[in-house]
Amino acid sequence: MIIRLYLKPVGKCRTMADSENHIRVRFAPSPTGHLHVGGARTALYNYLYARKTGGKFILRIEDTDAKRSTVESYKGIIESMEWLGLNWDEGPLRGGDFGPYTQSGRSVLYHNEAQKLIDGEKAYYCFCTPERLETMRFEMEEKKLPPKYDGRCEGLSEVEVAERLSKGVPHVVRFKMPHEGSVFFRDIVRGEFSFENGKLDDFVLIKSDGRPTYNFAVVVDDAHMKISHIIRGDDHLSNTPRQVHLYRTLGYNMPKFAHLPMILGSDHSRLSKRHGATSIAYYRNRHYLADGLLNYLALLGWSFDGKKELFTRKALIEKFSLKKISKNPAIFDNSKMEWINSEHLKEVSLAGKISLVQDVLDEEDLLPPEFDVDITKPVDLKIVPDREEIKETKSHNYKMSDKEIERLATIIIVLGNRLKLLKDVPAIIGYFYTDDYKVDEEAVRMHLLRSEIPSRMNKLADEYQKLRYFDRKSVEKVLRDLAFDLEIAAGELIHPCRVALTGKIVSPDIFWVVVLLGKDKSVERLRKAAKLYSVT
RNA sequence: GGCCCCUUAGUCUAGUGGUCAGGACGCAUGGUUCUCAGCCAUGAAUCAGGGGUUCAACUCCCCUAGGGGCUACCA
Repeated sequence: MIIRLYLKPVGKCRTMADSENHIRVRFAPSPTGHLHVGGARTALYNYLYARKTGGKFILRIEDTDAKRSTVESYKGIIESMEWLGLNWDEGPLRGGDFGPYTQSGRSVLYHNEAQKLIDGEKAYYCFCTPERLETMRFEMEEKKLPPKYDGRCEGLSEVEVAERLSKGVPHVVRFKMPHEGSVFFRDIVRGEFSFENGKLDDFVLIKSDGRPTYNFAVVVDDAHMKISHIIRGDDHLSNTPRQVHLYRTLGYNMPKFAHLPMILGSDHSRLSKRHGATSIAYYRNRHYLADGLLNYLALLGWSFDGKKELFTRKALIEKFSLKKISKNPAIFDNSKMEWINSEHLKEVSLAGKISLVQDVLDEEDLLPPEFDVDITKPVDLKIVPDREEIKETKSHNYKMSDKEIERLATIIIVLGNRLKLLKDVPAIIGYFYTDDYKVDEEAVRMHLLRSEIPSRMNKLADEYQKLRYFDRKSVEKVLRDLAFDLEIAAGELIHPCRVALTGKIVSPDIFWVVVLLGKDKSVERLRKAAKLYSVT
């Protein structure tokens, strides 16, 4: 026998209090729409990286576009972030040492920084009108030249500038881009980049409404908030050279960059409203599990070992690594997302499921139930979960009695993994709570519209009526005995019975359905079906 | 138009200068069963194309194509 001694590899030596402890990342959405899956994925990676490294996760709202920013979007983003459980350490509602965390509240800072650039002759005022810029751009395109600002206002004398300023001529502040040389930077997922300065133009720093542009505000804020790693969408890769210039000339410390591949719609185009489900709120309203969504989103652009795909939030934090981020854009695949969601739902405790399902029933007005059912006492399952546990999870509008909870618990157990998505709850168990359930015409045609069926249904109803103990075992025996007497296969009774009781062609175990519907309701529906379909 | 990025089955991905190119969703087939789901088993399906370099390329280089991004007083 060989005995091997495994020595735990000694982890990479990390000096305490080294740079690892200064990791600060941020998610910086602009409140111009809902939080969509792409943004959520970016937020997630930032969150994961912060949690993994013990760093700080900051939320900053980039509302520099006065026209497009709305408070509704702002609120929606916050709500979605909270629902996802992407808890930020600093930001709106939380505060922090580097606030305010909304750009509209930091204008003094931007102006001070812009002034420094102007004083150092690294930026200048520009009085060109939008009209002039447009014609200029048009002309340049005509000449097949890259459309860049021509630098006209750069040559303005101090006196001219002062004069126009005092007259209140609308103006912007532009960055003075060097014409020679190039910028270099390194990206954690893409590698090294070098970019010719000549390709860049004198972009605007401060708009004529006094607000900073995105490219200026991000840099100022990231630097002032001491952001160490900028993890953001790939769409900003081309902006990075401009920003690197700003870091350099303002004398800021350069952060590390990690540009994430984009998430695209099924037609390979940028994700937008027309792709339907793109907002986090959409999934929330449909009762998807936040952890399931997060798990799926994590996989869009990142993988652990190519094999393991199901992760709890904790596991995600543990396994996440910027180095394993892929370069290629990913397409959002709803069916896989739903699969992952169902896998997460499988892992939810019974008490948790009861609470979740109750929530959906509640919302669909299926509570309180239209009829009471007393399931025969010894139900062969003794699984009544702790009431306290259920209460803990959520506070519901309708308080279910112990009896009702017990029935719901049994329904959920009987459903088993047929319950994949919570949004389907009304469709798969609605008939347990209301008489107003949808009846599948096709199912009726297949199993009820035959002359011999009504009498069979009535006979079955009679037998059930007589039954003293309405438990699963007895209910099954009665049906099978009846089939035997009638000299037909049990299925000949089972299928019509299912349709009569549920209006559907598929359901959980039919005998459990009978029990959970209760004697009265089962007999009633059986008779009703017999009556309804007797005259053809 | 200019510049930048990306390219392994329908989709998300693993992967190495020599592999039967691995996993997952989805799809198909069979088994279990009262239906469905599940579970088990099986199967179809991939290195965008073309040139190099090399004994050998999916892997390295170049070109082409396709997709995406930036080129705004949007972010």
